[in-house]
Amino acid sequence: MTGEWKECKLGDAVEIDSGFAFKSELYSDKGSLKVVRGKNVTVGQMRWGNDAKYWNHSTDDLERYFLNEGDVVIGMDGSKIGENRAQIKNSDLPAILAQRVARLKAKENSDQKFIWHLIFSDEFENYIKSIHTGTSIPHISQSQIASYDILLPPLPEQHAIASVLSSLDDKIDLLHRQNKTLEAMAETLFRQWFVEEADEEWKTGKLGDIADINPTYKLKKGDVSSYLDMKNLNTSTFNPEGWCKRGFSSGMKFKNGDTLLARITPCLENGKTCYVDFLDEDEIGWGSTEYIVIRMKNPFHPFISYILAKDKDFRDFAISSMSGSSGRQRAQAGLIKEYGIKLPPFPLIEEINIQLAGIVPKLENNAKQIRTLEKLRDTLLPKLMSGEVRVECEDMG
DNA sequence: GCGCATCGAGGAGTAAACGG
DNA sequence: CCGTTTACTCCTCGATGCGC
Repeated sequence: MTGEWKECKLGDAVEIDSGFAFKSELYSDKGSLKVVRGKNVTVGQMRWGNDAKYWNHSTDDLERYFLNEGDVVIGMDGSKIGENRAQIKNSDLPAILAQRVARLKAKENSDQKFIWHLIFSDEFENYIKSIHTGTSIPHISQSQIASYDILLPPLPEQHAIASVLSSLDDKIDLLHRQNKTLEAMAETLFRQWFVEEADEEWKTGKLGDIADINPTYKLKKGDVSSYLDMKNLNTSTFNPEGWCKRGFSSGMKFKNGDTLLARITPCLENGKTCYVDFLDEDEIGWGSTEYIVIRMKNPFHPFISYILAKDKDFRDFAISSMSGSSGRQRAQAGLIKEYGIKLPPFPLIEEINIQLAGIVPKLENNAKQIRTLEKLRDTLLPKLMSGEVRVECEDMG
């Protein structure tokens, strides 16, 4: 292990730019060139849902705002300032940088992946949160990002540190992708059982007959249990994060094996759903008042409600059930109970349950591993960055 | 002194929580 | 359950800074 760690500023190790001030009325909802706006930069990854905007006009003179794989981007305003930072992946491209988003590129003395892990640390987040200015809206400037104090190891050691952290990230990523595949398998099987191969002679039942919609669980005011609010849900939340212990005030209650479905218009359009598996056994968790809670009755496997909630036919039905005034449209639990579904005979239900029993535990296990690895990464990162833990590295010279 | 880049501030629109 | 309130940021304006 040779070479000194250099005390310097972030600006000594990276080039920092910010994006072009596009006119928003010229954005399109469809296209290929994505506009990287503050809204798209979330914690650790880019988000391209309903928020995606595209630039379909001339890009003459805008070349310098184009993004490349590995670029680190940081949201420069908003109340969640400091949290919103991400590394551009190949799937985010092509993309172009908008105003109020900073782009960081490693200089010759630094490693791009190392820079990313540095930016993703809690320490950087706290730094941004401690220095932002602005009264109504917090802002940071490029120079404030540049003046972040860092300890820069020699390049080979940066590579080594980045490779340790990136391998953890890669493993987490792999598990996420595995779970996506498993979910897709379950969805295919669901379509096959309940729709494509459904026998005409099967009875059509109502969802309300085979599942409890908003089952009654009891929590007293102040009872402390796991709380999951809606902002922690996205389109793929088998493994929701960001839940915490909190005293019950008001909201929907649920148990492991329940499916949550967001009732508010835009969330339904995003398909915000979640399969609850993060609670302790028999614990009653709670969350937004805007959830509809679905729990399959015996003999149906609990996971069926989650697949159903993501099924296009069901979503269309749920959206058509929405009503409400003053622009506050919500799906109605009472109507969702009426959703018609072909009921397979009992032996086939047992068969379905067996197949799901082969998939769901894998999903749960992967989710558990993801949580463990994330915890490990979060403990390791500050120790590696401060030099408290050193990594063996080959001399690059 | 000009033109472009950057910065600070705040209004407006909207997502989501609150709470009667 | 559902209207209201809160909070979030997006977007834009005008001021200021900077290089030539």
